Amino acid sequence: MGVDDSCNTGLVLSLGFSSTLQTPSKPYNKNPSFLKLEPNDEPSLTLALSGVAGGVKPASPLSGVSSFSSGNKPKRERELSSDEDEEGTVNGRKKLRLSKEQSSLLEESFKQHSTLNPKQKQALARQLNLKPRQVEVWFQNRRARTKLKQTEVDCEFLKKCYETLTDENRRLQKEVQELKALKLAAHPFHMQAATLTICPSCERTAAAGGVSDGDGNSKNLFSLASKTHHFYNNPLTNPSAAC
DNA sequence: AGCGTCAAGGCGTGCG
DNA sequence: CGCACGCCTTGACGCT
Repeated sequence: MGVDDSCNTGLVLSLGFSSTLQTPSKPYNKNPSFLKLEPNDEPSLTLALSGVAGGVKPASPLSGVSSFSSGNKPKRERELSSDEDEEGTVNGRKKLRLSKEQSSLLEESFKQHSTLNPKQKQALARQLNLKPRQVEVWFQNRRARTKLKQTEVDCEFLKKCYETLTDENRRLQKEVQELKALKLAAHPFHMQAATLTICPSCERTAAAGGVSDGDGNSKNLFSLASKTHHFYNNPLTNPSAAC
């Protein structure tokens, strides 16, 4: 889905990602849709509490499961986000691990809207028994992950475009050579003055240097050249159309 | 030990 | 000016 979508966006190869990768510089309520959730864009519900086999923590699901501070929990489950409070945490930066339930709820919420307004944040924090700041951070990191993923998809897409264009270029070079040979065969004596150029706008072969002054032979040549370039109108082979 | 993941810190920026 | 955000980085942790 991702790649196809990119194709349909009309992303222009030479101009970077502007059409697909909108840089999310606006606040949440301005462009809520820049981050598309890919179907396979799994949140990485890490096995939560590692100390426990299987990572499943019994007891209260959302009530501070992973994080928070009970004395006998593994040290990584201690809370102390940012602030001072907590007892045991020596200044150290904790490592809060969100529980499966917390993660999945956050994920659900993220699917509905990738950004939060203050009220939503508060509500979610209450619901998850987390600090609003933690919810905010989670969303920020989640957006970053999504963007990274999208960047990777776009990168793959551009690689394919590059390969297509490279092939196309090779083909065209070859064709130019053939046309030159053809022209040489038709006008062996004028070859020094004759040069084939390709009009960048119409992509057709034209003569430069005054080879032919309008006689029939040269016209035949040009029509032949034009014929050989019909693929430019073919959406399947036109690189820009493919991209 | 090295690496990947992820929550959180810090900083710059745009906007009302 | 404060707020929310994005981006980059840091540090804790798990895995191999």
